[in-house]
Amino acid sequence: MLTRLFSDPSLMPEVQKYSGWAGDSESEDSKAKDGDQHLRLDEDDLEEGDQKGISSRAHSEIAGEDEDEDDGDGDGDEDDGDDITEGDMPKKRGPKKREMTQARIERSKVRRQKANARERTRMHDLNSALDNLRKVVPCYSKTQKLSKIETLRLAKNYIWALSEILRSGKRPDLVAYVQTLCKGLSQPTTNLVAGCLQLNSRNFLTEQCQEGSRFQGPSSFSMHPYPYQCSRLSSPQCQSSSTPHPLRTHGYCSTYDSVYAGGASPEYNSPEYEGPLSPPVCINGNFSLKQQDSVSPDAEKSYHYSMHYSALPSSRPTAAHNLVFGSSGARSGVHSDNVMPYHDMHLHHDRAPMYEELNAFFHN
DNA sequence: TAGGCCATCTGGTCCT
DNA sequence: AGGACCAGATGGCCTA
Repeated sequence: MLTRLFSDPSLMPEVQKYSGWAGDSESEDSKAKDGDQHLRLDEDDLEEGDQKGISSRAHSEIAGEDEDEDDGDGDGDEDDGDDITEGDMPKKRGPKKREMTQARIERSKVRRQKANARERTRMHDLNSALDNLRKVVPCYSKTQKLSKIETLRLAKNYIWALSEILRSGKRPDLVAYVQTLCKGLSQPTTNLVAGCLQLNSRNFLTEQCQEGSRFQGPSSFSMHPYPYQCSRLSSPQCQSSSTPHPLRTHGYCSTYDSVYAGGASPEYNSPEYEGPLSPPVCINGNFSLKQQDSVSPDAEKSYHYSMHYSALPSSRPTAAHNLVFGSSGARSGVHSDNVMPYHDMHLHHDRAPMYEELNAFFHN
């Protein structure tokens, strides 16, 4: 019967109403009160002549424990009250409700606590999986993580972009590539991704209007009127910044460059990354964690100011990669609103398997 | 202060 | 029956 009740969509509002009422018990005290609430539900139902709203939880909680609970009140709950009418009172259905004894309350409490613990670990597992995903999407910041939803969106776009590359066998257009990655992302995340990819704003602005994007990415990007320089501390490719900016020393370089630029083969012993390498964890082979774990806070900070990147083609002047990203840009006039703290941004250039495959395409 | 994001608790449902 | 999964509710934290 209960199954039928809950399979009937028309009854769900009632169910939700009651479950909502019985919910929100946080403390031990309130948890203990749950039983009382369920009992009250039943009583109310009796008064209303409608038991369909009784949560199955309430029933199972009460009825289910009747069988093994020896709390003294359990002699024959006779006939489930089927078709019993009491004057104008409605029929009673379902098992009789039992008073929540202290023992039952305790058992219920323990059961709930175990379920909560399981749920916590389940969510922790889910979050750690999400963290792993964050590390293999194009941009990764240790301190300012992408939100869950943005991580999933970016991952989806990334997969799609890579699939498209493999399918077409062509080197994608930078703008189209970025547009694809940023499709459906929030403005801050778009800034982050675009920043990671060192998209030149002018190219972006002009090309996005002209190009029938191969990837059919989003056609509207608001640009941030602030140039972010790729000024890697020790890389000549990224030292061209002449514009003072608090972030200028927080270099980041283009994933796109390292992936798609002709002749750019992955190098793992870049000036910024000289630590021992771990085997790739996945296709992107993120090996940053291992190092992060072993560095002092200062070293870690310094490490985060640098990039995990493979050498850019030396012929590519970074000055041409100045970035102008932003959300409401001219409207807000605040340049750092939607900008990642690039100093801790990690790029994923440690993706030898993928890069080799992609380079094979581009060098043929 | 509002809104976004997150962790946690909770009850319902499904599956083994 | 118990666990996994899910979604709603709630409160905390952070940022614009």
